[in-house]
Amino acid sequence: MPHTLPSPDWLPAQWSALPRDFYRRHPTVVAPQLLNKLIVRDDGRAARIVEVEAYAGSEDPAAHSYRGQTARNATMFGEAGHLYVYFTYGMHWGSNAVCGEVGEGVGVLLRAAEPLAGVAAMQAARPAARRERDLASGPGKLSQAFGITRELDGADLVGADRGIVIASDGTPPPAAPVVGPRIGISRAVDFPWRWHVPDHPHVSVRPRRR
DNA sequence: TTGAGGATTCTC
DNA sequence: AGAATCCTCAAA
Repeated sequence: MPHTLPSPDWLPAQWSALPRDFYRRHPTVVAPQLLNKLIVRDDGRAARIVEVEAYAGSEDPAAHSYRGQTARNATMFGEAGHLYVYFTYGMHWGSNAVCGEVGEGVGVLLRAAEPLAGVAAMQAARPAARRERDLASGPGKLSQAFGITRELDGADLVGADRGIVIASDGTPPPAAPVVGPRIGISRAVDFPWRWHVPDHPHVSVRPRRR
């Protein structure tokens, strides 16, 4: 007796979208649980998430949502399990999974992933990448590799209303992820809210000290 | 109406 | 180390 398919047709059967409740927790709990999960688009692009950061709304001076809801961060204050996409530095997009409860403004930034499928499409989307490990080893790179821009802000990662989903293929998160300070922020620089898979070649590189 | 700053990336 | 490049939001 077949069980109800939790995911749309384009998602291979052995994968299943993460349920809404997965996201309805504090981002520091969700973040390490997202390691080794999959980000998948309906054109065949798929990658394994290997690096994430938590951003925690009014308790986190580094979060876009720290000072409350604005036009830019409105998605972060909505239902968990949706994609919050932001634009920065005049040219880069960042992708987050909204977490917690409505109104909290919390989420997890997807910082790096290991391409698994649709690699040709990712290479086409990222002409500057010379090696496969340059395709998605950073938040802007990951978004560019998957073609994520403002048009996907608010997409439902559970219901896959716009052809993008976060799923599991059964691989558990690492038992002992590397944890440390977040990258590229100027406030709350000591919060140890960045996690990544140990010794993984697709993790983003630590930038120079400013 | 203005302008400082930004959850970055790339090239030199 | 410096450039690229433009949106957002507070008003110093």
